[in-house]
Amino acid sequence: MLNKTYNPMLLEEKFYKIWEESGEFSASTKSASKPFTIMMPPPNVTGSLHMGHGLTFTLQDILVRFYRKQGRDCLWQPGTDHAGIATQMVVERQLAENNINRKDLGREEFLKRVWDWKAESGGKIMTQLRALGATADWERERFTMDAGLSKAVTKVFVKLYNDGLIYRDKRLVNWDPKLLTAVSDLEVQQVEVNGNLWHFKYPIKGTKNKYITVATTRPETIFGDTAVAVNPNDPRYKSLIGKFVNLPLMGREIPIIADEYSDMEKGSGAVKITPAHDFNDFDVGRRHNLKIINIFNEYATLNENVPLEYQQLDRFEARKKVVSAMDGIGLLSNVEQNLHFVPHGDRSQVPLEPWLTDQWYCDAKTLAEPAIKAVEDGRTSFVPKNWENTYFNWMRNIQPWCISRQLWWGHQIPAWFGPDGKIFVAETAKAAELEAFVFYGEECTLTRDEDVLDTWFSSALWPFSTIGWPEQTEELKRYYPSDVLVTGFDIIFFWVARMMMMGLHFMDDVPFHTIYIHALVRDEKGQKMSKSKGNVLDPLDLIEKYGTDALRFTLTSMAAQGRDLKLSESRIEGYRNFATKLWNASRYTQIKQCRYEATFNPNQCNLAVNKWIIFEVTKAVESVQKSIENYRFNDAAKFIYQFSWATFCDWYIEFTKPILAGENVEEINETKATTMWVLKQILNTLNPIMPYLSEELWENLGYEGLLINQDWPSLGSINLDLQAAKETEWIVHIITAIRSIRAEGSVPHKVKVQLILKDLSDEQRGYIDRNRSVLSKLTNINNILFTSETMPKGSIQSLLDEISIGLIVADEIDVSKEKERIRRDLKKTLEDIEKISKKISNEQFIKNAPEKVILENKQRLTDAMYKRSKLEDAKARLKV
RNA sequence: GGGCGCGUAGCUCAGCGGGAGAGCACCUCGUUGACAUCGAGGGGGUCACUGGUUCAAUCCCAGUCGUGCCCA
Repeated sequence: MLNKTYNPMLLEEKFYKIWEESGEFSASTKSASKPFTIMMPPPNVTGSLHMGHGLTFTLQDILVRFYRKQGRDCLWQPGTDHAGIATQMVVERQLAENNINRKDLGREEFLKRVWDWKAESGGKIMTQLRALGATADWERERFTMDAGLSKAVTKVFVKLYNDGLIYRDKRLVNWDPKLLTAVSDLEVQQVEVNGNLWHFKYPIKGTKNKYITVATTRPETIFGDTAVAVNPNDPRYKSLIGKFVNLPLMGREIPIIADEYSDMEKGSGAVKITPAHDFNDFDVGRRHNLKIINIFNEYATLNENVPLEYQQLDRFEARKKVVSAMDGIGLLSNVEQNLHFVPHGDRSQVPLEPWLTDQWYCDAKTLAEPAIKAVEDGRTSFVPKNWENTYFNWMRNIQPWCISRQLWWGHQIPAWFGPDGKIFVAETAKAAELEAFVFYGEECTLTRDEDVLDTWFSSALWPFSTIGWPEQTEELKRYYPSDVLVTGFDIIFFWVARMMMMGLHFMDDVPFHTIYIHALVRDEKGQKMSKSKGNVLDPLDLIEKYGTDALRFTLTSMAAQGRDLKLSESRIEGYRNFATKLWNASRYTQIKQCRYEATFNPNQCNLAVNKWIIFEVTKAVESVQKSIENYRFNDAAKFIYQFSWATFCDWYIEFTKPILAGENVEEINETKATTMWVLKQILNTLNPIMPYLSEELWENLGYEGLLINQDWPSLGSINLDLQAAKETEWIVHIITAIRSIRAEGSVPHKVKVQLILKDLSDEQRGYIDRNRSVLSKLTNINNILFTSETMPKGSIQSLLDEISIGLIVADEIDVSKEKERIRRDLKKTLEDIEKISKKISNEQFIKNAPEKVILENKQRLTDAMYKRSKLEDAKARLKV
């Protein structure tokens, strides 16, 4: 017997291990079934479970649990990502606590520390995922820096280099002066800051007291200026083009050039050009063959190219000093407040510097072409579809991808430099040496490039590197391409797009057929959860409080397509109550000594109520199935919730209590068996969303085997009895109507009253006759009368379709209350009549609307008119 | 500035060309056994606004206002 109360903690501990040992999580290349593959987006090794993970992994788990039940050979490929910058930062921070710099340790020792740390806590999130109930194929867990995956990375790099799709280039990059590495465009966040626009006067060479005024947000870069640009169409400056200015503080002569880049409307209309420290200026510099003078070192402090007194100053210190110096010599003409965007590193949160360095680039434009085409052709499609626009927009404007990072943690680039700087790219040092030998004609020492690759470079290979590539494994043949990728929109560019590019280039096929993009989890006010805001809900806390199943169900029910998800605890509480409800309903069947009979045949039921619930559960299971197949997770949750609670618990169980309390053994047995059979379908259908609760109930109610292993309910062979369903539905309606009259007429439930029904058809008489006991029990009436005459005085009444329902109460009825009720009802009915008749009398409507709609409306009008006449009768009688 | 969303009951959200829905909250009533983590009943919405298309618009189109995200 189940405990009196549902306690999620008790059962969640017990099942995970049992499931895992059952082998159900494992895909098998030997399986005869059609595979179903999901690549798990690998969480960072630094990570711990947050709500976003909770959502994405719940949805993925629902899919694999569902498709396993459909008989598919499911591979849910798990693993973690080494997360270069993030992980290196964690370990560096730990070292910093002991005042150790990674450079003190040296690369090898530092990497050893990172690996130690990874071994110690890197798998934390994988443990937490198990707490969430995730049934990935853990035996196949991969890490982006595993030997196999690293081999794949090397191979891909070499191949792309040989194809001319990876190259080395000296360009401005986004330099992170805190982390001391280049980052890609995607890792840059534009942050709006309230700064200043300083107006400086640059003296024009060969004149006395003649100046040109430039406006800048970055005074400290003055030392790197190599020109002043004006717009060629600007009448103010036309005469100055070709002249020179004496650069203040530096004393250098720099030209005044004409370039469209200079905006006449902005600032003074003249702009200083610093090609080494601004992307736009760099382009201007190229057009005009300007000198490129770098004034920063890697920490963004000023280097030896600036006057001595400024050297080694931090950029912001230097800014102050430059401004005050310019002011001191009377060259600061004006300062205005200026709201503008400053690029920041998404990890370090410090302003980035455009900095001229040698880096490795990937020709993303070429790789993007087939990836764009694949989505255009529908070989891969996004759900919801509108994300395709985002994808196309980015892919069609894609820039070269800077793939090298000045970090230690990651895949070291397989490139070696000869003594003269010549590059040899090869899979191994030996191969590189051999190439060098061939090239130079003699042995020489090569130096390996110290840099590592962008983390996303290895993640881009995830769909095939995890299943064996470059080896031609059985797994690779069987599980590539995968069926669906489930992820958030925030990594469409970082990850999804790059997997598409790499998958098509190396596997000659898309990595997945469907990309399901889900929403972001926000707090209940709609704000993004973040530690600094303190509005983070920790999934593990919630699990402890409400149980995993409640959390999973909540996330599922809120995962509507295309909208962010505002999570509030009250919702979770509500779904915990749902779990409790099912717990208690199951307990009820035990108390009533219902037992599941494997031989039960739903087609052999006789009672209408049993046929009805079989009909209803069949519809519900089908709806859940369709919803999951179409990634309508919230609908799936809604259908199983409504059926279980409203239809099964509130109606079916209450409806059948009188039968179980009766004496007809055949009816009792049929009802008990039906109850257990329906409950079985509920548990099985609910299983993918609430795995623990459903498994526990399954076990306790004596169903065979483990629920996780059960096939999805197959209800296709059931003969649905629509007539029986209709009968029960009608009784449900009449019970509701009677209860409503009772409540509105303030007739206490305890008081037994007589029911009088007017104008019933023969069919409806039959319904009543067959359901007398349940009707009496659920409405507490002691007699049922039928009439076709006027309703007796002293009855309070209502309407259900074309029949009148009255309760004969002994006490005086509250006439004014009754009048008010009828008046309200009548008003609404008259409004309906007006609306519908207007519609029906419209010739255009009759001409254009579909037959079905016309008939529907005609019926509605007839019903409404009938209702009106009844209400008017009732009103007239009350006046007497 | 460009792109993508969103504005439906007090709150959180479904629905999306032909009768406005759910959960939570609220009000009334109800505890001798499945469940008060509950049951029964109920109130509450010019579906942001303005035009247009249509026989018919919460739904399609255009504009306005409000609001969020992404890109520059």
